[in-house]
Amino acid sequence: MLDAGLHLLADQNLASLGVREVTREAGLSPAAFYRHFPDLAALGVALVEESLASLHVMIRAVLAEAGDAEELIDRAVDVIERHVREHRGHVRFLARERHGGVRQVREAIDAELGRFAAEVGAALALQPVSRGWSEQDLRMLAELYVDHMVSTAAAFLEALETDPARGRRIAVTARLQLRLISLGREHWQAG
Amino acid sequence: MLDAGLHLLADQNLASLGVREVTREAGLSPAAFYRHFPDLAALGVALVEESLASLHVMIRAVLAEAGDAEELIDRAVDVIERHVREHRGHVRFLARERHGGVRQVREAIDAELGRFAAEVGAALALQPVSRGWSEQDLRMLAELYVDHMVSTAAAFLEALETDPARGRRIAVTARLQLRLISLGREHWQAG
DNA sequence: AAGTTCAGCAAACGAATGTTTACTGAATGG
DNA sequence: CCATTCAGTAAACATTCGTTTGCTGAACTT
Repeated sequence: MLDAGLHLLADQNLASLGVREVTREAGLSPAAFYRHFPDLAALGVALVEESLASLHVMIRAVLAEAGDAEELIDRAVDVIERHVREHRGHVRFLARERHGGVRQVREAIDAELGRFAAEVGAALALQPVSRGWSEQDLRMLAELYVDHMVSTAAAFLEALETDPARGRRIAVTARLQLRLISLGREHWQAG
Repeated sequence: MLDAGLHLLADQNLASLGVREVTREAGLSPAAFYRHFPDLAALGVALVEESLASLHVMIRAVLAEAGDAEELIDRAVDVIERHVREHRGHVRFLARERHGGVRQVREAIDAELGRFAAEVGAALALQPVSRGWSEQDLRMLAELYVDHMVSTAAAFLEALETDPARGRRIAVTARLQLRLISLGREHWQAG
């Protein structure tokens, strides 16, 4: 039933989804829905958890890698691109509902994204480049990275669904932007 | 009628909006809707134009200012914050429908955002810091700025609607991030 | 083996929906 | 001053919707 919902949300958003629509797609009777969820919002929250779980393993994969800055950037962008391709539905759902019409879902996404930022910040603190950085500075950098990742993923998705050839340009742009941010890090409080 | 739609879209998204709902809010009969728009998607596109017009004057205001990097950053963040406060509905609409369920609207927003990036890029080219930058580098920087502006605006909005006191922290974070990007610019191809 | 939970069904309810049709004044322009 | 456009109306159409109710069979527990 989650799969049915996700499939329908490819061309719709959660607020416009219907109970009957979901059950029809899942091949069940309308009443069957209420055996599993009280609301459609509840189904949305369940989808958030599913989607963010896959995203979480992706982030950990990026953070776990080692190498110089240039290598890290290349791998990060590759991982994002691959993740979008392999979990297209999840990514689309997150992008669509992050600012969507259902408060519960919005808050669930934002809370989890905040936790991701905290995790990224902790990882950044371990890198030698971050010596002497305040807690606040680390946090703002982590948020910048997370926001950039989200933007990039959304751009990959849009490219995938309209003109797949444009994915290349997005990857190039994302790498350049990360390089620029990397440069800013190196000269922070030193320029 | 546009106002009625925008008002309803505060707690909903375009795909779940109904013709009758809009006309009811506007105090008109259902049939009156079709005198002005063929679709709800058409109403959405009209709202996109309205929303982006106000955003456009904001961007031009930021670009027209002069001063050192620090002053520019402070004013840019202030202008964004004020714009969100004064055009809350428009900003919410753009954030919500940028990845929403109506293709026409999505494409209209992305196209216009692309034009903004081009404009920002042209303005960046005039700054002394950008001497020797390639066209591609300017474009990626402009897109980074636009994306950052969008993220910041969305964050301001969410703060405004939940915990207004958090707006402060968002402003501080945004300024720090812009300073870091600024540092990256100064050392581009020179580090 | 008996009882209980579980996941499903069909049917029914009123309510709301999108859209079309024919009609009505008011403004506008030649 | 007459014709035409314009923005609006009420009424009606078949559809679709969310949700509740009572029922059924399978699976699990003890």
